[in-house]
Order: sequence, then C-alpha cells, then structure tokens
Amino acid sequence: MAVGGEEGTVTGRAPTLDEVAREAGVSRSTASRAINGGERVSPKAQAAVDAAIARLGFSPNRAARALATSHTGSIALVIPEPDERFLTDPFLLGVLRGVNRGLVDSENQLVLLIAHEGQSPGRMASFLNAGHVDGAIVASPHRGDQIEETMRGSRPVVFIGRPFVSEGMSYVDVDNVEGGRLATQRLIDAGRRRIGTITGTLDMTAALDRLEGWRAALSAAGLPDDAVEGGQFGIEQAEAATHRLLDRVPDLDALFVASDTMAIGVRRALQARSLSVPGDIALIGFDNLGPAENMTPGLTTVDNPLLMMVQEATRILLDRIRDPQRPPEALVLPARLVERGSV
Amino acid sequence: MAVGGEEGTVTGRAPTLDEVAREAGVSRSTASRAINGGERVSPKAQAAVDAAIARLGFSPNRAARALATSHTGSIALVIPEPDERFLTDPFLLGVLRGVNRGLVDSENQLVLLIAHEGQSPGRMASFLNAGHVDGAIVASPHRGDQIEETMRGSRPVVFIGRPFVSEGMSYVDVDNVEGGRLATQRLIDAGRRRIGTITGTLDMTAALDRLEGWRAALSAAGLPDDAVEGGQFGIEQAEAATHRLLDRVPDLDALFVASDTMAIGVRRALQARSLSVPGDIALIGFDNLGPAENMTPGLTTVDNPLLMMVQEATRILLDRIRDPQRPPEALVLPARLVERGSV
DNA sequence: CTGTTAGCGCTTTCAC
DNA sequence: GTGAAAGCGCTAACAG
Repeated sequence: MAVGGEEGTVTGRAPTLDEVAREAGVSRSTASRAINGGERVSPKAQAAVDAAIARLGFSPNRAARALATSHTGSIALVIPEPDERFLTDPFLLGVLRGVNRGLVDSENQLVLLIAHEGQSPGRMASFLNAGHVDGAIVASPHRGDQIEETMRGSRPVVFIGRPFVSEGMSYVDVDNVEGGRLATQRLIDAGRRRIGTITGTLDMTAALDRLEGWRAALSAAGLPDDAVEGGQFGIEQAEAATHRLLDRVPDLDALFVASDTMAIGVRRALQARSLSVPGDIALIGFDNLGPAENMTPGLTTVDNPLLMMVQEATRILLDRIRDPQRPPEALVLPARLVERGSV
Repeated sequence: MAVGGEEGTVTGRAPTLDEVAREAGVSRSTASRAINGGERVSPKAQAAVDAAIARLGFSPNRAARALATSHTGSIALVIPEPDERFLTDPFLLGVLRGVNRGLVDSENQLVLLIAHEGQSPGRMASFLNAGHVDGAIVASPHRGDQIEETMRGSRPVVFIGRPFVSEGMSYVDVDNVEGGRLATQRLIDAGRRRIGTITGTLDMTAALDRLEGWRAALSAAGLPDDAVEGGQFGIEQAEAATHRLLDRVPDLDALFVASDTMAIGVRRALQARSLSVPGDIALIGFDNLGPAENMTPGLTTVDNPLLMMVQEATRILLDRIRDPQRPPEALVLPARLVERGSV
C-alpha cells in the first residue's frame, strides 16, 4: 500500500517508480512487484522499496497503471434520474454512503455519473463501455433506461433495485412485495377494512412490487383492492393523489404509501380534511431512511435496508471486476416493519 | 494480437486511435489533432477522421491521454465530513447538484472523495497531491482539516464555504454574517426583545459567522446577546440546546437557529414545553434547502444560494485548471430572507 | 528472486 | 498540413 506524501522532498513533481527503484537500489520491476503485493520479492528488497516510497512520498500514477493493466481502478455510480426530485431524496444519500463504505480499503475511486436534463440517454452507457471505469453501480433503474440493454456484455454492472429486464443481470433489492404485504397485513390486523394505497412512479419495479404486495394482502383477506391512486414519487403528487382517492373512496380507513417522503404529502392532505392519524386513517409508509424518523408524530413504515443493499452491491461489483467469470448475482434482502404509532 | 480492426465490427475491445487513423487513411498524429480541436488539419482529413470515429464508435482512452498530457480530466469533490449527520443533510445534495451542473459539457468526470470514519486526515490531501485529479472542490471545510494547509501550492482547489485560513485560497460562500444579521433584525423589527440563538458546529466559519451576525444585530439594537446555546449542527443536539437555553433564559421570545434542519429539533423542544410559534417564540432558520419548505407550519429562514455557490465554485475551478496563473478568487453571495410565517 | 525488454494508447515536438 | 519518432509511468512476460 502506497503511503501518502507527508514525507519526502517537495519537488513539485510527483516522484516516479523509476526514482523509487533507484532510491531503493533495485530495478523498476522489482519495485513494481514490491508495491503490488510483494510476490517474489526478497524481504530485503521489499524493505528497501518501502523505505524509498516513504522517503519520496511516492504514490503510483493511476493513469500509467490503468494504461498498463487496462484496469482504471475506479467504479462509477450511475444516477439515471434526470429529475430534480431524486436528488432531494434521502435515497441518494443512502446510496452514496453505502458505496463509499463498500469502497473503503479497496483503492478504488468513485466516479459519479448523474444524468443531465437534456442529455441523450445512451451517453452514459457509452461512457461506461468506453472503459473509463471498471464497472458500475446503477441506482434505481427506470423502465426505458437504455442502461440495461447497453450494459449487456460490457463491464460488470450491479443494479440497486431490480431492473425491469433482470435475467443475466446482477442486482440487489429489498423484498418490496413482501414489504407491501407486511404493511398492508398490519393494517388489516389493526381492524382496517377499507385500505387504499398511494403508489410511486410505476416505471420502477420498486413501486410496482410494493403495489403488488398491497394487492396480495388484500386479496388474501378478501378485501377490495380498488383504492389505488398515485403514480409518482413526490410530495406534491402524493398530496394530490390522496385528495383524489378520498374523493373517490370516502370511507377509506387506512393507507399504505409507497414512500415516507410521499407520506409527507399524504399527511398534508389528511390534515387539510381534518382527518386524524391513526384515528380516522391509519398510515404506513415505506423506506425508513430519515423522513419517517423526523416526523412528528411518528410514521410506521417498512424498513428499506438501503445501506446494506448498496454495500452488498459494491461487494458483488468488486468481486465481478476481480473475476469476470463469476456469474451474475441477485440478492433480495428481507423487508421489516418498523412501528411508530401511525396505525 | 486481437484479430479484426479493419472493419467497424464490434470486437469487444474498444477501438484505438491507431485504428481510427488507419480507417481514415491518415497518420495517428493527424487523427489526434483532428480530435483535439482540429488545428492544422485539412478539412478533408478532418472529415475523414470524424467519419472514422463515428463508424468505429471511438472514444479516446482517458488513461492514455492522461499519461501523455498529465491532465486527468477529472476533478474531485471532497467531503471532509466523516460524520454521519452530514450525509443526511440536504447540503450535500445541493453540492452534488451544483457540481454536476457546473460540469455539464466540460468533459470532466466527477470523483467523489468522502472521508471515512477512522481515516487519517492527511490521506485525502495526499490523494489530491498525487495528481489523480486536476483539481478539487472542498465542501464545508472544518477547522483542523489538514486540507487547507496541504492544498497550498498544489492542484487548484476551491472551497465551498470560507475556510479558516482563507488568504490565497479560492472559495465561494454566502454572506453568513449578513444572513444572521438579517434574520435577527427581522426578529427585532417584529418587536422581540429577548432573542436567543442556537449555533451550529463552531469549528466551521459558517456557524461562527451566523453567530456574529446575530450578535451584531443585537448589539446595534442595544439588546442582550447572552442567550447562546448549541455547538453542533444536528437535530437532537439542537433540541437539547433549546432546552438548556429555555432553562437558563425563561423569558426568551425569539430564536435564530443556525440551520433549518436544527430548527426541527428546536421545534420539538418548544412543542414539548407547549410553547407556540410564533406566539410565544418567533423562529428563524437558515438554509432554505428543503427542510424549511416541507415543514408545517412554515419556517421563515435565510436563503442559502448553495446551488449557485457550487456552480460558481466549479466555474472558478475549471478556470484555474485551464490557466494555472489565474489568481485565487473569492466570491461571497448575498443572503436573503424568506418569509414563511414563523415570526 | 531479479533485471531486461516490450508495450498499454495517446500527445507532441520536429522535420518535411 | 502531415507523418515519424519519442516518450508519459507503469506492469508483465521472459530469461537469467
């Protein structure tokens, strides 16, 4: 492991491997081996190189290394969401923290690729294929992203959230169906009989799956599953959807909301109509990524183990970069209900 | 040697400049010139190269280019905050969006550097000095960060938020002093006379400056400036600080809180004591980066033009990378009060 | 275990 | 305007 440059003479120019080798009294190749794992290097040479590195404050030039190995030592985090909303969401922060943790002590650097507003959809894919990074983590793919198709057979990619076309792809997800079912079952167990849902953006599998879970629980209990509104993750949209739903289904007594952030909007709508939670309407959200914790009063929700998901995704990615023969890996983590009194 | 290369067939391997040159019927140097601005290239050659590039789907290898030019084509966004809180904050999201926007159509890629928990403080600095990136944007530096010192005289760096040691450094900031003054003056104008403040982490200039603005307004009005508590940006800390302050200063009738996020905690404390806003206590926050907008009831606050700050920072950085002779640039954007009824 | 020898793909003098 | 040639700093066979 290369040591940083606290020591060493300040030359203005970064020292090269050649200089290290000379300083250590060995050849460049020996120095190189010593740096990369120390295979077939005598303890003596190793020590000399280590010392030289420390003395000079040497740090290997990534570009040169990448050129020689055709491994860039960097992985991309792709945010295919051109939408402003996404970047306001605690989701992205979780992803960032997870990737970052997963990358600790891996010598890899994180390249952030965020979709720009009017940018051609295939641009990111071509960036990835151009070999500028060794692999990528794609956060929350949407139906219609070019990403999935273009990524096939190129550098390894791991998706956060199951992509629409998932065969042959690596991804990590939370069990959204089970989460939706758990939440809805909880409402049923609480004695609610007219249970609606405010869905997220239905071009994402997460939203579809949560809806499916809701539906499954209701149909298992023989309850009606027609109280559906929504279609967009977003506070205002959720607020409007709630109003629409209440207009249509006045006897509603519970709501499963596809995300905690959306629940903010739902609560506003309920408040506007002087409906109490959980008195009039029981409420369960999804995610538990921050908003739910800070809400007063609390919001019962389904825990989305995002941090772990992302860390796992990073691990899978690094494994596949290390060994390209590895088969794709799909991992679905269990969902868990977190009680906070809104039921 | 891999077979193929004559045709634009998909070889699995990315095409090289050599292949482009051959395809275009020119030398590698001419192809290179054509790609980089087209100086001293005949229109005919230019067209041939362009066509070849399109046909082959060529994209220059960044590593090779970096090696040849000693310009990596990537800039770092440094988050020197090992603290979990920071990554829960809308601040980081604003920074991300700003940098990202500033980088549109600049061919630069964004490398994210987030401090890890137990990581030696100088590690980031040495990464930056190692020449892995062409420059860096440092978000919200703390007193005691090695960053400022180590950065001196190396690659260009622009700080978001004035660093403690600011001479000779480029930075962009909002006028925090004026913001604190504006907020406090607004409280005074509303007839409040016992005005306290809950401060942020005082190892950041933003927190210190906001406090100074508060103090300035009070002393100009001849009001006491001893109602100070806090010391950490953070919801729980702010909540606790508010309790302490109310214990100590029971006749408090207004509060300037160093951030909107902290105001969440402040409100909890007030609510716990059955104090109304603005009836009993008038409240003004700082930032207007999201939390304030979603709060019910609304929170009057000071607008932090973060997005613009960061975009400007990015511009300054790119300018300095392009022309290293440029002198450091400091930019302080005006603060502005946003009324939302909590006064 | 070690040094020599070739490149990795690109830019850049420098002659022509 | 163009091409030949020389690297940028590193790794990776391959002999010793």
